[in-house]
Amino acid sequence: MTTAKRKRMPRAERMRQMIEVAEQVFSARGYAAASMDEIAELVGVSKPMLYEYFNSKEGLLLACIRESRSILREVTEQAMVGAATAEDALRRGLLAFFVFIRERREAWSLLRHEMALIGTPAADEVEETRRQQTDLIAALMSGYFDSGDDLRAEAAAEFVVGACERLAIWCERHDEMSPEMATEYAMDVLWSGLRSRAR
Amino acid sequence: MTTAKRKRMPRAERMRQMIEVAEQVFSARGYAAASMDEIAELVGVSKPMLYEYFNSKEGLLLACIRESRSILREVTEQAMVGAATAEDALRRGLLAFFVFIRERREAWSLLRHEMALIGTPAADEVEETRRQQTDLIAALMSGYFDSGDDLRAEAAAEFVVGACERLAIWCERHDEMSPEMATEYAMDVLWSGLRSRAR
DNA sequence: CGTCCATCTTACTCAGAGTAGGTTACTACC
DNA sequence: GGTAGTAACCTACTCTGAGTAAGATGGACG
Repeated sequence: MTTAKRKRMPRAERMRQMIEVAEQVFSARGYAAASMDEIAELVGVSKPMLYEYFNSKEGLLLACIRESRSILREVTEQAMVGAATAEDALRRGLLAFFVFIRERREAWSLLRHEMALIGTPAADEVEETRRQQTDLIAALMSGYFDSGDDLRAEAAAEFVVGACERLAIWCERHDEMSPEMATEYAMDVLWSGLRSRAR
Repeated sequence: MTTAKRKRMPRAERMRQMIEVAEQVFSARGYAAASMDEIAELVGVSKPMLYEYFNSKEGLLLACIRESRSILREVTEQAMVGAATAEDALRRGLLAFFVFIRERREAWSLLRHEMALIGTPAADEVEETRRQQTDLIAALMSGYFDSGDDLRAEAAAEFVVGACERLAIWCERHDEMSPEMATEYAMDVLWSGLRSRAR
């Protein structure tokens, strides 16, 4: 349907095609409600092919998540190079993130939703994505901040990642929020703290 | 097995028993891997009974989530009454939360993990829990803070909830973290901002 | 124009969600 | 005590969708 019956395509290409379709189906229906049969049909291939390439439904999900994650990493790292101050680096990173979630909705949807598989590799995979972002921020902090307490720095990084993740989800419900505004809101609380706004 | 074969118990009691068992099984195996047959057997009852009471697997999960949520709400609301300042209210609320996640591991595990069901009622239910906490904080803010911008206040509340959720998960990996320390770390960033720690 | 192998298919098994319809134990009232 | 009514319960099924065994097919290269 989607693609004509151009059969017999090389492994790498078919694989990317499968990931692309799967990303859409997973993010549209959700992992549980998505069926391998449907994905196979949309790709224009039979089900065992999916298993040939990804071993299991979860394997396919994993591939999608990894794909999205590597894009997110690249985008945020790129954004932060060349920042002079900690504040600037943080701001650039946040902006890149909020742009990412707006531009690549399906990818973000996967990263955000599919953590339901506690105890399975996929859960670890989603956590791994957060760790990636956390490490970035932790590195940023240790570069620019008083190091003093490593544990506290790590906690602060987690804190930032969690806060932004939630803010991003909130933004989905508010179309009027641009990535720039989101960044500014986040920087405001993060950098100055709530005290500055208390009566 | 668990309970002797004390058959024929009244509706309400059986229901609470089912929720209790289900909470454990869901949090141990994860929603997907948990089977209704297993839960039924542990309860000491046949599968159709579960459906009689909860209609579906997801309905059972929902009941568990609602249960946990109402406890969380009660605990945090109780903690915040009688606080004099915004800072104090925030601190008390945070502490109550971090105590909750330590004391009621299964309940927290459900609230934290089972959001994988995008498009299903259960996803809304987990979001509803966050909204509950968000509303609490938003109310707190509007009481104590410069109101100015409602949107910004709402965003800040989301931000706080997300940050604490993530910090809580991080605490699971760090046994040395007490609820008191977690609260202090959170308050530090939230209240004073990162600027205060920059070199 | 055959041989080799990667790509692909048909046609299954099997676990687990959900259900139809019947059965049993407790209660209440004669 | 007996018996009508009903809430709690069970056996034995269907059906969807993940995962697989075994074989078919197209094309590159001699």
